[in-house]
Amino acid sequence: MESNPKSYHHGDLREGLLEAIRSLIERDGPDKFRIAEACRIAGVSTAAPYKHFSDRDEMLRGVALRGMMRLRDAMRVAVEAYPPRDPRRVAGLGKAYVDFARSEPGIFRLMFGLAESHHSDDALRRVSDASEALVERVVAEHIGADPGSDDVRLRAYALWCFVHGHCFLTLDGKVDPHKPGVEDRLLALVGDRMLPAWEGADRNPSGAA
Amino acid sequence: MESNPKSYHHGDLREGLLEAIRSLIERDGPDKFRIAEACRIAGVSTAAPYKHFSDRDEMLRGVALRGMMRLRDAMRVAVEAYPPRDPRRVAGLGKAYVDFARSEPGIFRLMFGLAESHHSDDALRRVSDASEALVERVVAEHIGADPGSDDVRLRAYALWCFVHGHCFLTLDGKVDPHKPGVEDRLLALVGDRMLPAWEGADRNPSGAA
DNA sequence: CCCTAAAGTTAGCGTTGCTTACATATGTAA
DNA sequence: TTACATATGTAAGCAACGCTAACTTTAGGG
Repeated sequence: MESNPKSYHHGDLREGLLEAIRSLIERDGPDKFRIAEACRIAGVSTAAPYKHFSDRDEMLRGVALRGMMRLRDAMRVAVEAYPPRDPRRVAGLGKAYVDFARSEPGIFRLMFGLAESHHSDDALRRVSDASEALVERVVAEHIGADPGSDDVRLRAYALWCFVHGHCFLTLDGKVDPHKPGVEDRLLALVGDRMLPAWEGADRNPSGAA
Repeated sequence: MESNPKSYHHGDLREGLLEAIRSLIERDGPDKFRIAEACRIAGVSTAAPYKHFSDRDEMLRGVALRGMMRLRDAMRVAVEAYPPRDPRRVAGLGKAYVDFARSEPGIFRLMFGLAESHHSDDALRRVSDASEALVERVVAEHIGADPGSDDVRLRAYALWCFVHGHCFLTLDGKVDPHKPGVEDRLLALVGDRMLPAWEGADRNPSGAA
C-alpha cells in the first residue's frame, strides 16, 4: 500500500490525485483544470481517477473538503496561540483566515464557490460548522457571554462577515497589495471601534430597532 | 436593425445572447451553462455568437459587466432615496447590495468569481470603481469628512467588507433564510455600534495599534 | 495456491467549444 | 436600379475533454 512509483498500483492514488488537482486549481482555477493533466502528474492513465471518484464534481468537492480542513486547523492553531480573553486571540483568528485566503486563493474561491454542495455534502458542512463553532467560542470568551446565545452567534457572524468580505475583496484586487499599511489600519479600526464597543454593551436583548 | 424574429438577421443578437446566457447562468451556474442552449433560446445557430464574442470567456465577461451595471444603478437609486447624512442612506446602500446578491445569486457569484478579469478588463474595472466611489461618497457625507481622505476610504472599505461578506455567507447558506430577524438584528448591530462609533471619533490619524 | 476483488490500462464514444467555408442581408455610391 | 463591400447569419466538421466499457494486473485471504 505504499506509494511506490515503479509498481503497477499507485499506492494512494486518491490522495495523490487530490494534491495534483489542488495544485492545478491553484494555477488555472476550478473550471479550467484538466483531469488528464492531473493524471499525468500522478503518473496514471486518464481513466484511473474514476476508480476513486464518480465524476469531476466529486474531485472538486474532495479538494474543497481538504481545504476546509486546512483552514479549520489554521484557525485552531491561531486561537491556541493566545490565552482566552486576550484581544490578540480574536485578531489572530481573523489573520489566520485572511492568510489562508491569500496563500491559497484558488482553493479559497473553490470552497465558497460551490453553490449547492454546501447543503448536499455532509462532510463539507461538518468541517464548515466546526470553524463556525470555533469563531463563536472565541467571541463568547472575549465578551464573556454564553457561547450558545443568540447574541454571541450574531456578533460572531458579524465578525465573520467582515473578515470574509475582506478576503474576497483583496482576492479581487479591490485593495492595493502594495499598500501594506491598509490592512493594519483596517484591523486597528475594527479592533479599536468594533470589539471594545461590544464589551459590556447590549448584553440585554432590548428590542430597540 | 430591429429585433424581427422572422428575418435572417437577428437585429441585436449580442444583447439577446447576453440575456439568454444570463438566465442560463442563473439557472445552472457560470461553468455549467452551454453556449448551444443560449443559441437555441436566441434562435440562431451555434456559430452565430462568434460573430460578436471571441470566445466563451468574453461572453461571461459581458454578462458580468451588465450585472455590475445593474448593481451600480441599484446602489445609486438606493442612495438617492434619502437625503445626505440620513442614516437610512447608508443602510439603504447596504440593503441594495444584499438585495442584488439575493435576487441574482448566480450573476453575483460570477461578478466576483472572475479572478483575473478584474485587472485585465477595463470596462469591468470602471463600473466597479464607480460603485466604490459611490460608497466612499456616502460614507464621507455621513461622517462629514473629505471624500478623498484615507480615513474615509478606509471606513468605506470596512463597510463594504462587512456587507460583501454577508452576501457571500448568505449565498452559501451560512445564515438561515427562515430566520428573517437575523438580518435586521445584524443591521441594527452595525448601525447602532459601528456607525455611531465612527462619528467624530478617530478623526486624527493616531498611530495607536 | 487459487480465486475474488481492487485498481490499473487501452480504446473509444458523445458532447462541447470553436473554426472554416459559404450564404444572405444591409448600406453606400455610381 | 445595380454593383460592390461589409456585416451577420448557416452548415459542416475538427480537436479536446469528460466519461465509459472491456480487459489486465496486482494484492490479499481462504
